[in-house]
Amino acid sequence: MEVRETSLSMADPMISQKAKYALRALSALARGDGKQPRQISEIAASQSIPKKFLEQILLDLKREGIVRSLRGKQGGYLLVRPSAEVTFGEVLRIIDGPLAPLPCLSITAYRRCDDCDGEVSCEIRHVFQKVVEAERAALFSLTIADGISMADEAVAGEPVPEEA
Amino acid sequence: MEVRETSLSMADPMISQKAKYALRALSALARGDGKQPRQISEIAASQSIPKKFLEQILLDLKREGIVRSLRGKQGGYLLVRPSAEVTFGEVLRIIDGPLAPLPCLSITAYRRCDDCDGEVSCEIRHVFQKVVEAERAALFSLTIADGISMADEAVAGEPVPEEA
DNA sequence: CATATCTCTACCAAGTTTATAGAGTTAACG
DNA sequence: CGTTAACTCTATAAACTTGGTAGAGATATG
Repeated sequence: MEVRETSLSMADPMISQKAKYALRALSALARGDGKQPRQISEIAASQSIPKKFLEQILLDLKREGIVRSLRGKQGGYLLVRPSAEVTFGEVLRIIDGPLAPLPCLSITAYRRCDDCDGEVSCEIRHVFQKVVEAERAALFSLTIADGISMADEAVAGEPVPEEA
Repeated sequence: MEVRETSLSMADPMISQKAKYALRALSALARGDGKQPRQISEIAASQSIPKKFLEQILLDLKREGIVRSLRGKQGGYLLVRPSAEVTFGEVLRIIDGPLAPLPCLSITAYRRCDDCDGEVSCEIRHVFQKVVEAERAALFSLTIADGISMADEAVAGEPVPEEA
């Protein structure tokens, strides 16, 4: 349909395209009135998300209780909880999997590092423990509603973007 | 050589195996006396890193001025700076690339998000800006020396690990 | 000149990501 | 009722990334 620049992919810590789509779709839902469902096609069009891909994403979010759906004509998706109660952390976990940078630091999918003899004596584990703590604190305190209000405030504070 | 359990790969935010190897190798170098070079083979053996892979990693670190090498017999690698001045952040950037979760938040490889109309109005950009700030603060304050001292303290504080 | 070491480039198998395809299910509406 | 607009589910595939291997070369020591 559209030609999309191929990724120039920038290694590991990037969130996936799928997660971006998920968060954008949730923002779109959050901007609705919360009563009337919004359709996959409508969201896909407004956010430039491939429709069939978005279908899968919304299904994932539904299975995890973030959104609910209504079928048939007049159907669509709705947030289950208010957007101020949906954190970026939980969405990322659903879409991209564990947040931890090492398997041995994951809360949801703990696993010993294959090559690491002792976790206590592992130099990098201790450091990444601190890193992931900082990360989690941010990810689980910031919500879809925060994203929206930060964006809206930024737009308000910057009127008439002039030519660069 | 050894059979390694195949990754059970846990999605995005994980640091790469290569970065783990790099950080472990640097820790190994840091534990040396800083005068006598340590050989690739020695480090590879002591840290269970595939030797040829470690060669590449050390070359990357050399190009970026983290380590230096001596060739020929008696050769090997040395840290350029004291381990207390080598941060996890800079090593990760060298090995895994940009730290930012979105291209439009990268300091070293800024790039507009293809699908994002306006950065100012992008809900997820504002949130991830906060997240990556927290992450960077941790990654650039913690050093190889910190990793070592944290590990050593943890080991000292936990004598005779009993059977679980 | 033999040998131990680092250096460089190319290659490749397996897995992941980002989709696309298409058949099925459900509810509203006339 | 039957048509249609929506969601649901499973399968498939191209492009890319990761983790690792191979092998020829360069250089210092003795």
